[in-house]
Amino acid sequence: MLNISTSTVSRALSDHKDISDATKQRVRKLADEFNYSANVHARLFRKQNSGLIALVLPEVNMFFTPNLIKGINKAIAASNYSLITFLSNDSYKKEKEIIKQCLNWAVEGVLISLSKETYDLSHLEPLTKSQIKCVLLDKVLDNEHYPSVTIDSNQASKKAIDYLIKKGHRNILGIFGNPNFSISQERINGYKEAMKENNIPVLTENIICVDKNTDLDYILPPILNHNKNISALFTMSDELLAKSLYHINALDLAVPRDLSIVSISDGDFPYLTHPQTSHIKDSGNKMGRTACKFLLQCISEPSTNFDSGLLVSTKLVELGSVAEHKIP
Amino acid sequence: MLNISTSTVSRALSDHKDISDATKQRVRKLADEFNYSANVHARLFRKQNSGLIALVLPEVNMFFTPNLIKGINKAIAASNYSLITFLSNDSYKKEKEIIKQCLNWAVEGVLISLSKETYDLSHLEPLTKSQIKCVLLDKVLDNEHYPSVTIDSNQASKKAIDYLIKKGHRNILGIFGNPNFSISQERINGYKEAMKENNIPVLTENIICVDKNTDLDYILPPILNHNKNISALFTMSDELLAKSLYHINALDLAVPRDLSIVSISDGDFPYLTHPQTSHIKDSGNKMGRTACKFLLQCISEPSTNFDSGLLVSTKLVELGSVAEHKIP
DNA sequence: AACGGTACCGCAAACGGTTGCGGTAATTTC
DNA sequence: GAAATTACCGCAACCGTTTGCGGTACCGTT
Repeated sequence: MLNISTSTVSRALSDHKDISDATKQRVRKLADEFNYSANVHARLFRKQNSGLIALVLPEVNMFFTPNLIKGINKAIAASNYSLITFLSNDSYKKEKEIIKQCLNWAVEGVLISLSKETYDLSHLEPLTKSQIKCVLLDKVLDNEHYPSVTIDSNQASKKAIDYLIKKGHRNILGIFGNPNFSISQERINGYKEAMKENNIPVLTENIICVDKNTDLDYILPPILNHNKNISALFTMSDELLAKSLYHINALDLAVPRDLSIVSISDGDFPYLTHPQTSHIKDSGNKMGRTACKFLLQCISEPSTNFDSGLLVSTKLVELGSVAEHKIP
Repeated sequence: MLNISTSTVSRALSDHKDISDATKQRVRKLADEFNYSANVHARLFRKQNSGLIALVLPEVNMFFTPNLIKGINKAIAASNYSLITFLSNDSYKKEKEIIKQCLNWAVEGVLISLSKETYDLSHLEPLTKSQIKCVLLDKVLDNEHYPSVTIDSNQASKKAIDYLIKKGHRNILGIFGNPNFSISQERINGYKEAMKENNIPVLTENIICVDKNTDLDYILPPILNHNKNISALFTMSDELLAKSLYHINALDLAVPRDLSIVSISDGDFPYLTHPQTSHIKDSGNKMGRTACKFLLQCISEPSTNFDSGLLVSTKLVELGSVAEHKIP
């Protein structure tokens, strides 16, 4: 219609310097008018890239995932990429298949939170081979090849326990997830370190680990009933906090009168409890944004230092679930 | 390597009948070995489709969205499509831009939950023009052109109120969201209808609507303090339930002794409260799956009846938040 | 022996952009 | 005024698959 070649149109739309401003104007006007935009697949096919970032999640839980997704989306929205999402349902097999799909889509980067069943990262090698950047986040594994973004679990735990100790608590029940996961291990270590640094003996019976949070249904009530020395509770996640609070209420214990409680939390749920729960805020939002930004940087500047992990810092939010404990 | 043409390889991998089983075997074996799979963009470019379904959400909340995403992913995983996700942040402008991106990606279908600012659907027309199927879900608008999948809000409300009435309650405080949204309106209507059918006068002061759930902070406590006739609460969503329970606890009222409560809920949160909250379960999971399946069907069989809306049914889950009310 | 049928496979065009290179006209340089 | 430079644009190859069509080899039939 404009009596110019397709090459000129292509160049005009991509603002190539060889094309005169006059021609660019005419092309753009007509393109707008006819609502024309280049066929994405033809372009990506030709240019051999996809404009896609893959997000691989093991699950979607109500406490953490929403904010994680928000954070990632914020970073994505500020870029030229789009987000393609996969769920592994905590299955290693599925995760492996998803990696294959990522290659198929020629995604340019992968954000992955590992499944429970994943104990090594060999299935990610095809990505490396194809020069696809990959960043681990949240559920990660120690490794040499992939950078990871997590919260500083050790520090977070320590902060929580330190805070309780400062409030006079010495007999603190710690509730953790499956100790096979590094995330639990680090939080347990943080607990222990804080106790030791304050010269408080670490009682093994005060550290309980559960695989599923429903395990608390039969573990927690007996402990709270019989061990009257416990003055404070520390839970390493929102899920555990919710379950614990349920049993505390069921036993007619009052927070913080009978029991103080501090949790590591993403920051939404603690405001829904009564009293609101003091917590160490670990922002899934921030983590998602950080990880995604980092990934995008790795893609645009391949020289980016790719071997160290990033730690998302946390901070104490004081609400109403902790009382001063007077040593009897 | 196999001394056969690319056409044969292509046909072998797609199980074309012209290819002998022997050849198919050899091709597949080698493909597996070399981890080969056809370049997606070349294929989609050639076949002129994208294999993509777009999901457009206004927000990611902790109560509903996770299950919605799960449900959608279940349907997607069972198909040959992949999911590309966009967040509108409840902005009409952003939503419009996203539609443009969908066209760019040549998605084959769109699942959209509308933003708060969206009052008409004209911005979806480009999709229709490009023959792209679009299904509204959850946050929808009455219209002629697009099918919608929602829960049967009216019914759900009715079930809840019916249940409370059956338990002897007559003075029921209903807590609803912004009445401008059809979802709130329908639930209010359900409330009213149930009352009327049971010959109970509808008191306008017993229907409260809030724009943001933090509005309850100053609205709810005075009501609960002064109107001692109220024996039961009905909340139309998990968010409102959470806020309400917070204030109930803050006022030292006991559920269900002092106050019974029923909510419309996605089914996770009610188990975290103490006592666990009886609710009308509206499954975001089911809704997502239903909507996605329906969309996929519309795509594969364009003859599918495209004008009626689908209603996802709900069911009563009796837990511990409702007590028999003896009429004084 | 000639023919029709079937089973299997290759040739080459097409999908819609992008881009290196080469060409032309206009402008500047000496 | 000739040469060199610049500004602008078109030609054609190429990206990796898919697919219509045509071809060959082998079989059974008459």
